[in-house]
Amino acid sequence: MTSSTPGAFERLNPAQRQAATYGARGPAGGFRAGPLLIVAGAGTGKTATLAHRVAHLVTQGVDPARILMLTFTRRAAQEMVRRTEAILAETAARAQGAAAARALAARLGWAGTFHSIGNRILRLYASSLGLDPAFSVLDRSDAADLIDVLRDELGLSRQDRRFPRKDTCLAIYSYRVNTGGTLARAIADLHPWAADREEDLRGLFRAYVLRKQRHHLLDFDDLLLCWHAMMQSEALARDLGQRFDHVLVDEFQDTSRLQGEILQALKPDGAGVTVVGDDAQAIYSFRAASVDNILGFPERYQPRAEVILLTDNYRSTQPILDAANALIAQSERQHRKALGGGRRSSQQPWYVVLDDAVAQAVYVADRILAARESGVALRRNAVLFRSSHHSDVLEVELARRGIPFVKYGGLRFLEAAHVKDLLSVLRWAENPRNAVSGFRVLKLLPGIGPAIAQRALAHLEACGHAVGALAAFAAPPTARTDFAAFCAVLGALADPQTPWPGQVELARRWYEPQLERLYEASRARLGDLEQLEQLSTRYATRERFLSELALDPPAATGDWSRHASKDEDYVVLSTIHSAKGQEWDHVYVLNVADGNFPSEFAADKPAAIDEERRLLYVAITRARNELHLCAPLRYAITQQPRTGDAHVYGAKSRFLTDAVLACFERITPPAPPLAEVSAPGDAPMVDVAARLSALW
DNA sequence: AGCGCTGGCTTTTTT
DNA sequence: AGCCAGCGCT
Repeated sequence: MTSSTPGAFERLNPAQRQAATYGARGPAGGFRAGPLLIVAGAGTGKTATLAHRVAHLVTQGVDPARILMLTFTRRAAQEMVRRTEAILAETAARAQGAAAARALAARLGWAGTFHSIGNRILRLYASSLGLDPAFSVLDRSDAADLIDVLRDELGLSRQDRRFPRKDTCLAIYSYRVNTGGTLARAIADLHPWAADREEDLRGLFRAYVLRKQRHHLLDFDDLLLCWHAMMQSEALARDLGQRFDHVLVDEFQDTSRLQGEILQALKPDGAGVTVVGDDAQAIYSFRAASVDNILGFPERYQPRAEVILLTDNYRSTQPILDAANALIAQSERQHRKALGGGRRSSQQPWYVVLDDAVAQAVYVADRILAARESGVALRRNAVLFRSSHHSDVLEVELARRGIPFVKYGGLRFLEAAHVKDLLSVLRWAENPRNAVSGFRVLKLLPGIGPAIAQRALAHLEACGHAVGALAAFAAPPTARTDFAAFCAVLGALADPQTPWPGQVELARRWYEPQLERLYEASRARLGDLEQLEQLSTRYATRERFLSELALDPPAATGDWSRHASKDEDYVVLSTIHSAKGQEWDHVYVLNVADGNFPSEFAADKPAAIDEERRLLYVAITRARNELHLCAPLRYAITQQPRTGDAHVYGAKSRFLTDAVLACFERITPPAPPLAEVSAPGDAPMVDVAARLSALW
């Protein structure tokens, strides 16, 4: 330890400290560090180490505004900044005073996902790139809608044989772009059955790219692609690279090849580059994540990058780590490393064999309530699952018992039709060329369908996208009044003189009657729109609101309303993907049975099976004190009508070999009494006696 | 021609 | 809860 490394760093173990302080002051006075790879196992204090590293850089004189932090989610970025601030408050404050420390922390502005940082950089350099700085960001469903329109225009949807649906097309497109491979490869990896549609898909994607360019639209991939393209210009790459002295990348195992190349171009010699990750937790190959980025990182530089391993686990009990180690030992291709140093405990994790999904839900709810009795707050419990709908039965059970919960992953607030409707109005006003939004909005008007909407958009384009000209479009007589009213609203929103505060309300006022006409349960949906309006007040401009919302939507249903009352207690329900990087005292993993876990979609692909195993590994290593793997013997099959009750008998998950099961205590809780699992509490009571007497 | 309703079918995971 | 095809109505 140097004398300039103050007290906060004594909490770190030697490996963490080495990682946090790696580098030295150069002759010119700046703090220099060659490329550094930190391989951090689950629960080994990765975030703490990174935060200490950033704090160390700052106390060594690096300007916080010249530190770029790339993380996987914006939440992770905020967490990093928060913890760095806390350490700075301790260290920098001692040397320079509290006010100076706060001023330094406030300059930590460049932290976010590759996509959100890309968004900022592209707007910054728009004029050098031939981009309109007011481009719109298409979120995934917008992009899929555009694909759908083009698929129709090209006549691909009306063919004898079925053409891949819009989401499938977009997935193939995105995978290809992110892997940098051929289209044939992308199709083969994702949807081999569509192999013979390669030429049609190519034509579709060509049209997709042209249309986006014509309308000044960038989808998620474009934020990376354009950034990547920008980095091919030596001058621009140098200019951008010189803005940052240090670049830190979190969750590096889940970055794509495209992202890896951007990083490489940003700092070709690796100066100031720190990446952190764990190949055992790579779970995003479907999104074209490339484990090669982390495995090949050291050799990419001359001399090789420094590698520091963190294996001391501070999160879990050792029996939980034993189970995790036994599981991951089955993987063939990996950096062998075992997690150690866990807290002592004589309690093994549980392997819970249950009759069916209902018994599983009852078990989890029982245990959570029992834990609360003994003082474990609800929010220290998490229930994790492979796919979003696995928690359906549990959600009903929790609601029935009045146990509050928040669910992460799965259907998002922003994907709800009514939220997209309202946002589309604002997006169209922001960028009148945004035909995706315009198309969606126009179809909301009674009497206007796809054909008329298309014509109205063509009219608008012919008028040079002047919003005022839309009113001159000859709408069909049945739609005329509503159309005129809408044009007035759009005109007001698009007028630069109209202040941003109040715009969401204006749009909502117009939209509410449409909502009531179009949706059955408009009550609940109305509440969502009010939340949206509430949220919009936190953003300074419409552009910020729209693009940040697309890039960083609220992660959980109910997330926004909770924001106000942070101390409220609730159980966390989450997909395992969304649980990454987090930890809880008690963790329940649902449906650990073959077919669900591993997913049936991974069936005959060894690489996919490996990834499923890592996914289970991620789930297990979220647990601090208690871990329950739940294995229902019987579960409802997925492909059937909602009311169907067809079941299959699930085989034991292939991951639970004898060696793994030896790390668990197997229990078979008694079946719950029938009364406990009867009708959900919200179901209306049926007064049987009254019915019977009414017959007469 | 084109709007809008109905009913059957389908959903891994996410920036 | 949405997507998509099919169909009746304007």
